Amino acid sequence: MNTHEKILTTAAFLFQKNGYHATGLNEIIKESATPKGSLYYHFPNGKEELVAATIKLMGDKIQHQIEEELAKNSDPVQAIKEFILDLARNFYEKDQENCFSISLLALETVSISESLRKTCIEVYDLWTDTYYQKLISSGFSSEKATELSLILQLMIEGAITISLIRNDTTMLVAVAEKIPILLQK
Amino acid sequence: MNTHEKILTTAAFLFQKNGYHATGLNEIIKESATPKGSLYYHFPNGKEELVAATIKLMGDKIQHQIEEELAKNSDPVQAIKEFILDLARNFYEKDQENCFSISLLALETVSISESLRKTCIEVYDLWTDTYYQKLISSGFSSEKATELSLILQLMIEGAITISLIRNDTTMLVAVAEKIPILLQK
DNA sequence: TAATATGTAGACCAGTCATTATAATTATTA
DNA sequence: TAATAATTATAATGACTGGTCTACATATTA
Repeated sequence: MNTHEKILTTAAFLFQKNGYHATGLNEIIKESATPKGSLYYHFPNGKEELVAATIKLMGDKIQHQIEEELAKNSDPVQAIKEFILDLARNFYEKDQENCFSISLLALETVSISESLRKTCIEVYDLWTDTYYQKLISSGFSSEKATELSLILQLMIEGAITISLIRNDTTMLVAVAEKIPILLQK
Repeated sequence: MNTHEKILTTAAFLFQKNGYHATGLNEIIKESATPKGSLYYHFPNGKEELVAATIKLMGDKIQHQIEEELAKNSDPVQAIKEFILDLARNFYEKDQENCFSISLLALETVSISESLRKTCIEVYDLWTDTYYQKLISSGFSSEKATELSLILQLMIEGAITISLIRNDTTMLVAVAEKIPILLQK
């Protein structure tokens, strides 16, 4: 892993876990064992450029993971339910591979800059579209799929948020159980 | 309004809007026009004591507002739906009276201190219980009411979060429309 | 090899942070 | 009114922040 990647993955982990303001550049360079000069060489516009890059990185990575999980089951109800139960199962392994929420970052960006906020919205749109495609490919109408994919996005992000705050996966499981009634045609 | 209250309400507004780390004590004393000495006189343990007090304050205030709104309609489906639509209607008036979410603060507290996290959980429990009481008083079983009040809490907080990030109330309205199907017996 | 781009290394800067210390003021009570 | 408590008002503190700067090392190319 080169310096650029090391900085990016470390930053992604810390930003996602502790948020933008609670994560210092010094913490990032210490954790990634890279000098400050390198950080500003690879991200000349500093913290904001770095966090924008990590949001995009996480957005893409998570989208692929969602896609992968949903592909395991042709039935969308079962696929999405299993995906959420999987989130619950892996919840307590808090490593780089197990972050499926950018809520903290996204909420912070609202009062940081419009461009960062926009970056977060694009990530949410990307994830929502992944659910949308699954629903479409299972015969849902475009209208229904649009509405339901947004609700799915909301419930999953909400369940992760509450699980993080409570440090307890009950709500993830509860949402998983609600998927059938939510997706009834 | 005395100094104590002035500090508290200003802090509540700023913490809720910008989060814990993005809100400086200097900003609070400037905005509330109170000297720093007073802040540390009324809140000797500084920022953390202050934010704990604001979380409790907001928790209670919002609980009463929820109760009030829900009381306007005997039918729980209609009551909750109208409550959410009301949130959407008042969404763009971002003053002290119009904050119904502590998601940003709550997510931040996870990596600040256990005691702050606990304070947030108590607030969530308080709100959830308000929905629970409404459902119980409308004939829902205790089991059903427990499950549904948690889901309601999740969906409302989630919808506010997404509305804040998108600066757009579409998801609040969408969730309001989903209430009937969600609360079907 | 010489010259040039690419990247690394860390000291340094001005500003801000939460907090503390201390003085001055106001209110309360004897 | 005198004495004491309660509160306000700032200045100062050390730690830390994001960002800049320049020297140095390592590649790449001529």
